[in-house]
Amino acid sequence: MNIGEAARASGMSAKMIRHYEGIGLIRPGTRTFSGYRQYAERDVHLLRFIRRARDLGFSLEQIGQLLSLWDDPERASADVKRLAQTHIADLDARIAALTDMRATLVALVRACHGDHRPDCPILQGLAAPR
Amino acid sequence: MNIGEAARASGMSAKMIRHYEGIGLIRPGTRTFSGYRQYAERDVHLLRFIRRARDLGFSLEQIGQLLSLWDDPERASADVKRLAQTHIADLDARIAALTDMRATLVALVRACHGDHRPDCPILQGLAAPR
DNA sequence: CTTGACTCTCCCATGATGGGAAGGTTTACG
DNA sequence: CGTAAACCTTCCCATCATGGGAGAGTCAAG
Repeated sequence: MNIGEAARASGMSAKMIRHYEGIGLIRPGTRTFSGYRQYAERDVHLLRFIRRARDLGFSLEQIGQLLSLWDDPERASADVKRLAQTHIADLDARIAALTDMRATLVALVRACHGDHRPDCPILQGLAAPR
Repeated sequence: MNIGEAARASGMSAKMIRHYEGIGLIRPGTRTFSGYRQYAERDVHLLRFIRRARDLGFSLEQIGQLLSLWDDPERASADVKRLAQTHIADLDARIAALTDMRATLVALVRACHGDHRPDCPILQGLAAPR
């Protein structure tokens, strides 16, 4: 299977697959005589694993750690769990930050009449210390 | 006032101020004979405006639009409000995406006993299509 | 006059991805 | 068999907002 087909099968772009290989997230696999990368079903499995981890917001570095654990029959599930919990805490922090921004903005927007006049509490709120 | 003091007074780094000038977000101001940038109180005001807008998650491009409106005595507050509402919608989308990730992860983590054994529903969940 | 704290510009790095150029390969069709 | 389309290769550059650091110039205090 060529890279395009592997990309379609795993739901990512060929660019991404090459990039993942370039940064060492996945190993360089076999090539045809003319230099085309070749992928088998198990490679697609791996790529799908990566894609799902990305869908859950894991960084490529974290995914590297997840892949090590995935490969390791001696792993402790506690290690995987710890990684996931760290990531949840990270998500929580980001959600909280965005939610705070949202609340402040909503308050400003609510105070703004939003008509043709220049008077605007949103700009005032940005201009003045809170 | 030199750039370092302006940076401290506005809560951003000197690097950022130079960068904002470089991309045209703020105008190049006066310089001393030897080339040092000089800032006055009103410049610090502007920088603080930018900083607060960034704290609310506006992109530098959006901040450029906000600054235009800020400068324009003929502005309609409706334009400001629209910009803010667009940004709120953007925040909502990001919050929703992160919240979805979080929920999925929490479910996986809850299923994982997290001990010394290799058996791990988190890895299984990443490996199998959902 | 030296030292240390500033400032200047310029280039490079981040993280994850896309765009595109210039060139080689494979496939399908007439 | 020839050619065109659809692939593939590597390499470089762009994004977004920011930081790091080199190498050089400036300023103030001791």
